[in-house]
Amino acid sequence: MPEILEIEFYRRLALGAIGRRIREVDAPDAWYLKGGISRRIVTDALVGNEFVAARRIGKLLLLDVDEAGGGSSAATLGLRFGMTGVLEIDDAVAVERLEYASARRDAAWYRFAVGFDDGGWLRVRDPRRLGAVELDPSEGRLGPDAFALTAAQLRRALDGSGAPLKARLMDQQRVAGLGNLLTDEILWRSGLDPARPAGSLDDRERRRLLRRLRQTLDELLARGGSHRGDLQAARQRGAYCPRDGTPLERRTIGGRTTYSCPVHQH
DNA sequence: ATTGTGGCCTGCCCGC
DNA sequence: TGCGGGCAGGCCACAA
Repeated sequence: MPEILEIEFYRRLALGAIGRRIREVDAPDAWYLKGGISRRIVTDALVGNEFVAARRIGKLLLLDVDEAGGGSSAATLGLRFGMTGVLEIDDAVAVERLEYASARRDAAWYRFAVGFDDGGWLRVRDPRRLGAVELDPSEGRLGPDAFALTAAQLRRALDGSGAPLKARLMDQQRVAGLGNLLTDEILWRSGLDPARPAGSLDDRERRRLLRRLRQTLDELLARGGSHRGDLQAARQRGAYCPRDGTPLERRTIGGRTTYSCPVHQH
């Protein structure tokens, strides 16, 4: 599923949509439009304008819209990809293989599209319809982006909380961008039990967590995605810890299926 | 406020 | 071969 790494790939792909005059909007799935907007409202906000920037906060992709030829930022198109959403631009795909999602390009799965004067298209393909299109999404509701997370911000996200460590890390209002696979991988690499109360980490453990978090994001970005983790291959029933060979534990933590090693994660 | 739970959505995979 | 049930998880509404 798309987590922060995949959305970063989407953002880089979306740079190719900047500066092209928008001719039309195709929003065949009204359900996909969120925040009280309609086809008409999105069309009015985009047509005749152009994208001027592609930003990302956590898993939220933000495309700033402006009048073609300059002016002040008129609106921001927000794209969320849920679990199976894929971004395409001019038939190029940012991520070839999306975990848990089909690679087929069924016409019925195209939920939203922006057509440019030059004949090209920006498209969102999402079989499961868990993604969303918004206008001017409230960016303030998201916590600091995981790529830029500081020690103080991590401390603030965890301290004083009795919730499971994993749940806090996945809370997008505390830290933006981490999903289920990445969080399992980070905690596995950190040697920390996902069920530990978030506030129970001492300074040393929190430093280690931040170091592993950064390392994991950098490494898996270079490898090509959140499904390229060392734990990932073993993320199935009856599998063993790739580090020490112990049978992995499978639990539900924070409402999500969680794999962890009962020996080296404390 | 914090934390937990259920539901949304639908393709896919397994077992019968 | 077809079919039903379980599963996947990002996000949000809701409850305690």
